[in-house]
Amino acid sequence: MHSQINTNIGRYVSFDTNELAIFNSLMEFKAVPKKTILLHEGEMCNFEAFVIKGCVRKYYIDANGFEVILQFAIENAWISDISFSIYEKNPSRVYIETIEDCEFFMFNPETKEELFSKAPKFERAFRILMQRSLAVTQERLFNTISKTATEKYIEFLEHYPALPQRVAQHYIASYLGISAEFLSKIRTKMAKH
Amino acid sequence: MHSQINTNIGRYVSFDTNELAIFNSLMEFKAVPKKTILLHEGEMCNFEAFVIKGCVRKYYIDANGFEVILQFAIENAWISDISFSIYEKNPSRVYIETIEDCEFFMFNPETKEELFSKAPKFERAFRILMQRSLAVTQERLFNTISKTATEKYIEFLEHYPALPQRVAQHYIASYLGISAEFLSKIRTKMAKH
DNA sequence: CCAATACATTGAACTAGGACAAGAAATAAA
DNA sequence: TTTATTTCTTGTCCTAGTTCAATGTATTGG
Repeated sequence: MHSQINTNIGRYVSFDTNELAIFNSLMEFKAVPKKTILLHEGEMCNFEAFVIKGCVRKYYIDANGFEVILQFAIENAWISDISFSIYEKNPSRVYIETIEDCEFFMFNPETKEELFSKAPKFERAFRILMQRSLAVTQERLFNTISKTATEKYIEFLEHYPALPQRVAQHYIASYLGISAEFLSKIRTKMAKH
Repeated sequence: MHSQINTNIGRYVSFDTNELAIFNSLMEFKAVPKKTILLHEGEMCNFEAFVIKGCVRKYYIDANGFEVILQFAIENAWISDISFSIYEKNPSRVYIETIEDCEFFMFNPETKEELFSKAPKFERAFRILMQRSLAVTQERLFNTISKTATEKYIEFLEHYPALPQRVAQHYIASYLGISAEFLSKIRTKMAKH
């Protein structure tokens, strides 16, 4: 049951069975149906969720009412708005919503603190997770600025080969920062190579 | 001498005098003249630098040879390419270069490890720094995708009011992801409000 | 099973911003 | 100071991507 998440958390820092037992005892399992909004704009994000199964999106709504998807999270990824909410004590500006029926392991601020106090090595593991998120976001920023829409889409396909079969195309367009119509045109052009 | 950085590191986690003494003893002070490249693409980034004085930029070079500035760091900010280099053990894809004569306090991977082993609470402080960087980068990604060039420039002025006096205008354009010429046109338009 | 809704495609007209070029200002260097 | 180099501005033309609208195609749900 815990093997997926234990592999994930142990990827950059190794833990003994005792530490993993503490970790596993503090997480909460949660099954959530699709199209459930886990975090609304204006709320505090009080969870950090590991996706066991399913697909989630995190998005803003911009000044013109358009959704801009910041992140997709599928199996074995973490999703939260920790960067804004938990430590800054600001209400979040993003939504987090399930796209498919999902299963999660979740931490809340209290269980996470308890984890750190009982097994401080996890502090390091979460720091490294944070670094990885930063690296991914920075890469994404670079692509957004310096690649054409077609290049972005090709890069997306390489990075998330399974997603086009799982999520609506206009979500992908929103993630890439282009209009749904233009993505459609890119795809037809690519099809007749 | 250490008050700037001690205020910075103690902003989200408080440290006692002993812990700060360890911290201060492990950093290396470094003065660097302007236009010095601290990190070249393809190298490993082996430092984390706190800017005491001066201004630094971090940038990629894209497929067409254009520089894209990812970050400016001025007084009291941290700069590194930690996200890619240190833990991922990959060579960096970015350059880090001083724009003005600079003074830094620097950690390298060894002194940072020594810090964490002598005073583990710093692990948490660095995790929170990382979260803040992630928050800033995410905000920047959102702006890049969903604001017009003019809006981005106004937002930039609010966020970094002192920078236009300190760095070349085409650097700001590069940071905003627009051409230098277009930024110039935006500015003339704004001048005749 | 049909109706309703959400999703995808295509085309035509439009626009924000880019590329290029050439000159003006400012900084630096000598 | 004079010259050289870098930076900034302005204009013209051009294109990647948007917007809007119409049509078609899947999904969903009652």
